[in-house]
Parts: sequence; C-alpha cells; structure tokens
Amino acid sequence: MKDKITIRKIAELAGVSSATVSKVLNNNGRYSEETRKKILDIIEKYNYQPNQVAKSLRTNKSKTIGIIVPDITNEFFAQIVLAIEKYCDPLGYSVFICNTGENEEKEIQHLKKLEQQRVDGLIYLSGSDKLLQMNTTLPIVCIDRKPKQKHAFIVTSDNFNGGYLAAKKLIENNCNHILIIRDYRDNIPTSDRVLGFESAIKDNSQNTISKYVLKVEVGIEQAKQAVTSLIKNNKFHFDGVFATTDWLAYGGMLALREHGIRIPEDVKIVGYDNISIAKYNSITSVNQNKELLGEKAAEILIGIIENKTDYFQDIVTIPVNLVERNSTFSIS
Amino acid sequence: MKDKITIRKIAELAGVSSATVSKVLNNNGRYSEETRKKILDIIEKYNYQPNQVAKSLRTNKSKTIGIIVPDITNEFFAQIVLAIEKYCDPLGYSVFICNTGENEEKEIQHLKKLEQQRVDGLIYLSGSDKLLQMNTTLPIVCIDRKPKQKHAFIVTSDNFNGGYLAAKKLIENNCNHILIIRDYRDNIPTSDRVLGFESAIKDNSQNTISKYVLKVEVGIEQAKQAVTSLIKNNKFHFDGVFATTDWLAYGGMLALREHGIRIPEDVKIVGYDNISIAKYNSITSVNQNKELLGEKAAEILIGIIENKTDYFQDIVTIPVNLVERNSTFSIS
DNA sequence: ATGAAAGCGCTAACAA
DNA sequence: TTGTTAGCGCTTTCAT
Repeated sequence: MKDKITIRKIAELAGVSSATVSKVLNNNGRYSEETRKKILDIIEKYNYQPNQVAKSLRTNKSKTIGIIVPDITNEFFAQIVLAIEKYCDPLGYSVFICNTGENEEKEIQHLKKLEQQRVDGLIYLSGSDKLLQMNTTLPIVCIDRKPKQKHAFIVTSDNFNGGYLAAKKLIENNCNHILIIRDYRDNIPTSDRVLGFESAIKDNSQNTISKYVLKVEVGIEQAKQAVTSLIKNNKFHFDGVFATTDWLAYGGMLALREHGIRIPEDVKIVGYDNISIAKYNSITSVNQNKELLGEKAAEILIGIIENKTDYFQDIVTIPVNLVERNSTFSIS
Repeated sequence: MKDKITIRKIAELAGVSSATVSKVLNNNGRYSEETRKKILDIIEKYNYQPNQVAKSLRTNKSKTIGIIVPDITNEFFAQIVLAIEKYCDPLGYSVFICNTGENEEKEIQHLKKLEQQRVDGLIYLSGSDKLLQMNTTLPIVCIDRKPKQKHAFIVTSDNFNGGYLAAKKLIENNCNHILIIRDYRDNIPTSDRVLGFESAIKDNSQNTISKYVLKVEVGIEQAKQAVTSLIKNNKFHFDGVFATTDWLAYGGMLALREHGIRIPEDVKIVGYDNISIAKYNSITSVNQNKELLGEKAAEILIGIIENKTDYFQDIVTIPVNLVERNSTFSIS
C-alpha cells in the first residue's frame, strides 16, 4: 500500500472540491460537463486509483466476498470457484479464497478473518455443520450442503436425480447385481444420490435387482482396496457398479482391472461428478453443472448483498445429466 | 458489512479510552494487567471483531495479497495457489484470487482492481509480458515467468534440469530417435526445458541421437492430432517422446495407442509437471515442486512487504525430480 | 453546479 | 499508565 494520489489532490489540480470529484467518479449529484471533462483528464493523466479501502470504510461496503472451500486443488471445487469469480468480477467484486482442508477449526478462523476484512458476503463450498451453525450477520450461500438448522440460501445439484439416472443406465444395460461404492460419511449429497439410485431400482425393476452398499473413505486407494478385498474374499459377484464420486469409481475400476474383470464386458460402471478422471478413463458419469452451481450461488449472493431482488427461493436445484462413456457400453 | 461493535463502544464499556483498547489489541504501548483483563473480557463478551478496513486505511497495510493466475482449474496452478494461501493464512494475510484465462486485458483489469483494493503485494502466476511490464509500485513475485525487462522477484522451477533429466532417462533406455512435443509459444520455461533436453543429448551421446521438434497448441487434442498426423504421413519413426507438459504427453500417448504403437515397448514417453493425468496414466514425468514454488513465492513476497529481510535473491530456483512410471520401463 | 464539513473505525504521537 | 487528538481517503448531507 504505497502512497497514491488522492481525491483531494485531483480536486486541487482541477481547481474544484473533493466533493465534486467524488460526484464525477460515481456519476451522482450534479456537475457541469466542463468540470467532468477536466476532472477526468486529470484522473487519466495522473493515473488516479480510487482507494477502495477508504471507500469501504465510508460506505460500509467492501466489494469483496469470501469463498470457504475444502481444497481448491480438487477439480470439482476449482471449477465452481472459477465460475463464482467469473460472475463477480464484472460486477466489481473481488473474491477471497480460503482453503480449510475440511478442518472445522480452520473454517471458523477463516470466517472470523473474513468478517474482519468486512466482506460483503460468503459462499460456503461444502462447509461443515459447525461452520454452518456459527452465527454471523453476513449473507451466506451454501453450495453442496444443506444446513440442518439454520436458515440459509442453498444452491445444490439434483443429487437424487443423479442417482436415479445412474441406476437407470445400469438397469438398461441389464445389470442385476449392483455394487454401490459410497462415501462412508452421512452427508446429504451422498445420501441423496443413493436414495435416488434406490428409487430407480424400485421404479424400473420387478425386484430382480440386488444391491450391496460399500462404505469407504473418499479416495482412489481406499475404493480400490475395498473392492479388492471383496474380490479376494470371493464376494464380488456384481455386474454393475455405482460410485458416488468419480474417484471411487476409478479406484473400483483399478481393482477390477487388476483381477482381470473386464469393463464394460463383465461389469458396467457409473461414477459421479464428471471430472477429468472420468473423462480420461472413459467412465460414464453423472455430470454436475459446476459452472451453473458457482454462477447461481454468486448471483444469489450478490442479489442479497445489493438487495436488488425481493425474493429468492431458499433452495435452487441445478439439474444433472448423464455422460455416457465406455464403461457402460453394451457389447451386443 | 453490517454494523458491528466498535473499538469505541468497547472503550466505553470498559471505562477507558479507545486508545487504550487499541493498545491492548495490538500489544503495544503500556497498560496495566488489570485493564487488559477487563478489556479482553468485554471483547470476548461482545464478540468484538476489529474492523480491518479501518485499520488498513489508517496503517496503510491491508493484510491482503492478490494472485493473478490464468486458470485455477488447472491443477498445476491450483496446487501453487493452495500453497500460497497456506503460507499466508497463519501470517494474517488474506488472498484475492483472479483468473485471467490468459487474456491480457483481463490481467490488466485485475491488476487495477487489486491496486484499488490496496493489496500489499502481488503474485503473478504465469503472467503475460504485457502484465509484467505494467508499472506499479506494488511488490511483485513472479512464478514461472521471467520478466524480460523489468526488475522483479522470481521463483522458478529448474526447467533446464528438468529437460536434462528427461533426456537422460530416454537415453538410458536406448532411445535414439526422439520426438519433442512442445508448446508452440516461445516462453522461457518451455524453451529452457527443451534447451536442457538438447544439452543432455549432447552430453550423453556420440551424436547418434536424432530429434524432431513438434510445436503444438497446449491441449490434449492438439497433441493427439499432431502425432496422429505424423503417423498417418508415415513420419513417425521414433522410439522416444518428450513432451513439455503432461497434457501433451497424454495426447501423444493416445495417438500412439490408437495406432497400435505400444508403450513402453515400442516408444518411451516422458512428460512434464507430474500432475495427476501423468499419475493415472503411468506416464513418467518431471515433477515440479508446486508446494515449494508457492510457498517460496509467498515467503519472499511477505518478506518484502514487511521488509523483514534485507536481501533476497532475485531468482529462486526450485529443484525438480523425475518420477518414473510405466511409460519408460525397460522390458529386458 | 459546487463546496464545506462531518465522520466511517482505527492508530499513533504527544500530553498528562 | 492512560487519554486527547488528528487524520488515513472517501462520501454525503446541507449550504451556497
């Protein structure tokens, strides 16, 4: 924060008052075309940069928002963050990024820091319950998590339908014994995916379909090991696999491959998220519209901040779609 | 930016002056243990959150930095950004993230916006020459780009050695006809990698090694097509491939596979960056230490900002290492 | 159409 | 040890 030229200096140079300069800068109040020209010239000439910090203090609006996210390195989150920033930038908002590593303490610390920076609003990407229950006066939009108690604005993917679509695809491909690999934790998005999946089984079959749920920690290796263990114990007699993330799908696929089980000939696989690991490995996946998730969240947040909108749904649900790849192709 | 309790209110409640409260908050100046306790109690009780905006205005330090990056969605950049944020957070700095999509105009706009937010410093990840040549009084650290003219602090990976290591590995594996797939643009990191590669050829062979450079746009598809085209025109008689990014390596690999050319039996491949696409596809790759790149950049920047350091090298070079995978295994 | 003046919340001399 | 005061750069009434 080096010394920059101030509005007062500009005023002096233009032979007017700082109030007038301010008016010109913000196109409000009255001033003659002549003075406007003069002031703008000087501003140009001296490359004047308005001090947003002073402006923030005065107006009580910082033109910043904060994003609290587990890990920007996760492609899914990165895409959402990108979309948020893309939406905010043209509107003059700058965005703070805060990684938490899913650590609740860190989430809270970040929240406090952002409050002290007087951000105008927050977006929680997959925040913990503890974070969601903190009380703050800031407007908040949650993506991918539903706060159990508190009222908050929520943007979420249609997880139920995602699970439904996945099941439908497997059923269409004549899978009868299905393995579900899921995050062991009981979060709503995961559960909804599984519920949707089960619902499709009910709707589309005559109870001929069996399913087995494998709970694992989210990680390629963990999924791989869990599936390997099934195979080794002779418990793998499935012809379809649904995984609640692409990582889990990939991990499962690795285990199958290593044991000579062919995909899609012997087993069909559907993953979730449609991130690049699915793409590069030809895994059919339920696509989450990350751009829209981020964009909507930002749109709602800024809508609240500038209360340009009288009403917003509490929950906005973003549709999903199935992206078909090799892992579910029928060899007929 | 809702109304919060101020330092003055705290002072009133504690029956002291705001100056005293400020001193307690910042542990400077003198005050009795008694008043300290009293003030801290009240702060706790009312959950007082110091207004960083006011503080910034007064002290001319915003405790924020900005990162200008092409695309946070790119895993390589994301890892660096994560490392930067991790370093900055405990030191009380918040970080603004700005994506540019490699658009020079957007870079400049972001620079201006960050200047207006009065960030204390900037980190450029792979910024364009135009951006690097903008004049600003802010301390700047560049990663992965060397400004041609201006003086600036630079953190860079040892690209030359990276290329060198890649070549050595291929030569060790008896590759004699090597295809180099590189970014068509003439940026320094890419060029250094190629220079290092060529240097290793000189050092390690008796001029028995031929090389052919294929310039492509950075993208999986582009690399794939370029290599496919070589194959179709019967111009592919290589036994080794070096690509200046993992994406290009992967694209090349896809083309080879499609035409029945086996890896590593017929052709060995070495990529660059060691991002997950290399991992998932068993491509040997030159690893860039993204954590250290980010951490060092942040360390230097904050060092400058707080001028705790009297001297910093202008250029800090981070070592690389080769991660060996299937794509270069010898079948002997 | 323009300006004077107050004040946003904080810190840092300087006084007491 | 504590308080008084000025002022960071801006916006916003209210005069003129």
